[in-house]
Amino acid sequence: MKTEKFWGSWFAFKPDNLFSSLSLEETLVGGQCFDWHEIARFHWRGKVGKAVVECRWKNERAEWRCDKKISLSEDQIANYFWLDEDYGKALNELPWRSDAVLKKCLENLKGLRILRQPLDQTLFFFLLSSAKSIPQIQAIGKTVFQKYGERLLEDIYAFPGWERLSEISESELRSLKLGYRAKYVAKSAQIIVSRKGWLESIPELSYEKAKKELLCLPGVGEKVADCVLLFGGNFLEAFPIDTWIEKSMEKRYCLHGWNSNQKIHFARIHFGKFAGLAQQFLFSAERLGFLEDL
DNA sequence: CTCCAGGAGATAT
DNA sequence: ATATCTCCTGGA
Repeated sequence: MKTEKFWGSWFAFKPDNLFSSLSLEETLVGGQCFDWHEIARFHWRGKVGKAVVECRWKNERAEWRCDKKISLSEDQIANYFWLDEDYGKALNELPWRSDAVLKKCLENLKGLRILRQPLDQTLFFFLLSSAKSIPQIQAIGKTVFQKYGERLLEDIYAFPGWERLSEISESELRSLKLGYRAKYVAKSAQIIVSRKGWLESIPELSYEKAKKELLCLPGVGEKVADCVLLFGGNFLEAFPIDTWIEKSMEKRYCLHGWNSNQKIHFARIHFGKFAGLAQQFLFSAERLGFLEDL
């Protein structure tokens, strides 16, 4: 097989890494991440760092294989997919025992995870996300990566980096269909490049400080800041509230009439320090219709 | 053709 | 503080 030239052999983690076919799919293409795509049923291709990686569901478990050219350890895969025992601990701390809504989410999406994505790329994707659907964000991202990023394998390109993005004019970005988001990317790029080490230092800050810093960027409001912190900064307490979650919370937790600060407060108190993980379960369960008959 | 998205920013109350 | 309007683009 020609592909053997590129790919190492498939491997899995033992004993059981808790995924299900559905939760694996939701984790990869459910909207927290935009650089994985399906190449066959239950078989996806994406990136972990600068390495091209494939993931599939086979024989009732998740399996991975990596591009041979780049040395990527199994530990790095495990870290990206949050396969360590901390995941089980986080699940255990969620209030599913006293929350029928959350319990239903966990039953139907056993293994759903928050991926540990790079902060710079995550910020870029979520600057594009305003009033855009998942396929649209993927498409714009792919165009930008192909045009300015390093080619890794076949049609897979790396995130160009903010240094490179800062050299692109707003009008050129508009020609790539970013619309009014072109200004967000162009202006944020200038700020990021002008402050050496600033973006990289964000994961070291407290959640509150990190969020305050991100909110300085044009195009970053409450929702985008929380997405970047949760998906790109490993801040599991971040609780992004988009229109879906907002409606879901009103409906499932009877919060009609509560303002957004009150809803954030409720989430923090009720879901605790892993609120972001709860948010992801709620979001996916709602998207897939698991909560309709409650 | 009109409407509105997994928002943010500006402006008006 | 809260409400409304606009901003690109594309799909319903």
